[in-house]
Amino acid sequence: MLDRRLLREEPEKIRQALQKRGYEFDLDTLIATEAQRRELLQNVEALRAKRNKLSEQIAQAMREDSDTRVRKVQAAQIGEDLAGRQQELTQVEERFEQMMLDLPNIPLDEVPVGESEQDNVVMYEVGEQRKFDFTPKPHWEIGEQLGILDFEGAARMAGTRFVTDVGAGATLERALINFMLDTHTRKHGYTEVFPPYLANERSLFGTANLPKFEDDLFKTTDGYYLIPTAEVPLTNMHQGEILDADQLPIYYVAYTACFRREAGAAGKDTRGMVRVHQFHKVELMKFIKPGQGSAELEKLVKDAEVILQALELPYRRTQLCTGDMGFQPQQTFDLEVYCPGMDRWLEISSCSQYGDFQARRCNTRYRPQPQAKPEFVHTMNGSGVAAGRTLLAILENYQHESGTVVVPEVLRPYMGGLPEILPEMP
RNA sequence: GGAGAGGUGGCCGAGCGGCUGAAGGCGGUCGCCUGCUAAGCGACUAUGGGGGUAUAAGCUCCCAUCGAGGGUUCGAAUCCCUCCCUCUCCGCCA
Repeated sequence: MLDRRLLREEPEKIRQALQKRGYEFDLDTLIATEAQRRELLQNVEALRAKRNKLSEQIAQAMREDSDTRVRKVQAAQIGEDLAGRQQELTQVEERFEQMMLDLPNIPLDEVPVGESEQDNVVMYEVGEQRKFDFTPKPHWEIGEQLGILDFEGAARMAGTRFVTDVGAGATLERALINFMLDTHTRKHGYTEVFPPYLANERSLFGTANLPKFEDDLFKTTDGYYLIPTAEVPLTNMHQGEILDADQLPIYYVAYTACFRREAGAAGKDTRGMVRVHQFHKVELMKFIKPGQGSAELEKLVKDAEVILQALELPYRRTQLCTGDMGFQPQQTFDLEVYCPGMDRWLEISSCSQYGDFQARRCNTRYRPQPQAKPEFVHTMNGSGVAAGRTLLAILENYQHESGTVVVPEVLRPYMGGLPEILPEMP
C-alpha cells in the first residue's frame, strides 16, 4: 500500500508509475474519493466536537444540580445528524481503502521501462554451460528412469501438477534444503525460522497476495490460506510491532513448502516439476531501515548466488522491467539456471525490495531514535533458492548418457557420501 | 470439544458511566548532582487522522483509538451482545 499523502502531494509520481507498469487504474477517481473522504471527515469531526462539548456541559450542570434537559435534547439531535454523516463517511472510506489496496508499488527510477518479459535485462551470466556429446534429457525422463521422481503416483494420490520424490530423489531434495539453510545461517548471518504453512487472511493482505490474487491461493474450509511462499509468514512476523532501531536489520531464512493454485497457467509447463501446486523453497527475508534497500538487496541476491555457485550450476541474473514486475515490488532481480534437458533458462530465485509497501500493510514500524516517532521499516525477500527447481536443474546438468546423475560435491556430505545416483537406488 | 480466567501505553499494572488519553511502576531521553561507578533529584516520554499557522522542523486546535466489531446513553476503558486471541483445568491427539 502506498502512503495516502502521496496522492495529494505527488499524484504525478503515481500516474507515471502506473504508466511505466502499463497498469490500468482509475487514479482520478481515487483522488476524488480521497478529497470527498476528507471533506466528510471534517464534517463528522465538527459535529462530534460539538456534541462532546455539550456532554461536558451536561456533566458540569449535573455536578451543580441544575437542569440538563434542554442540552440533552440538543445533544441527541446532533447525534442523529452525526449518525447519517458517519454512515456516508464509512462508505466513502471503504471505497477509498479498497482502491488503495489495488494500487501497485512505484518502481525505482533505475528499473528498466518495458512491457513484458522480452524487455527484462540480462545483467550477467556465471558458469559454463556443460557440453554434452549426446542429447540431454529433460528431468522428467531422467527422474522416472532412475525411479526418483514419481509423477503418476503423485497424480493418483493428489492430482496433476504434483510430484513425489522417491528414494535418492527425496534425499537429494532434503540435502539441498539442508545445505541452503546451513549456508545462509552459518555463513550469511540469517536466523532460521520454521513457520506455519497456513496463514490467516490478514497476513495475506499484509504481503498483498490479497485482495488481488486470491485465485492463486488455496483456501481451507476454516478460512485459512496455504502459504504460496514463506514470504507470507516471515513478512508478518512483526505485524503491528514497533521495533527498536538496534534490532535492525533482521535477516530471516525459512524452509517451507509453498502452495499455488496456478489457476492462470493452464497448459503451461504441464510436464515435469517446473510448475507444481506444492513445491519446496528456502526463502530469505530482511527487515531493514529505510535507505539501505538497494545495498541490502544486492547482498541478498549474492547470498542466493552463492548456492548456485557452490552447486556449479550455470546461471544468469536478470533485472525485471516495469511491465514484468509484480504488483508489490519496487525492484526485482531474478536468477535463472540453464537447464539443458529442456533447453531453457529457468527462474530459480526472485529477489525483490518493497520499500514500505508491505510494512505499511503489516503495520511494522521501528523507532529511529528512542524518543522519535515510529517509521515504517522496509522489507525485501528472495528465494535462496527454490529446492524443487534446483533438483530439476541438477538432474539435467549432471546427467550422464547412461541415465545416471552425479551428485554435486557440496551435497555429498548431506547424502551419506553418495557420489552418483544410479537406477533403482533405495 | 467442555469449564473457568483474562486481553489497558515500549513493558508491567490500576481504573469498572462524566476534566481518565488514562494513577503508579519499569524502561527510555534530557538536565542537575557526582572524583569514577552506583544511587539521588527534576522535566519529558502512546498512535493514527484532520484543520490552522509555518512549510526544514516547530507551534496550535479538533477527532479517533484501552483485543475487533456492533448496541445502550447527552456521554463508554467502564454496562450489554457477537467475534478473535491468550492463559489454567478436563477431554482428545502426532
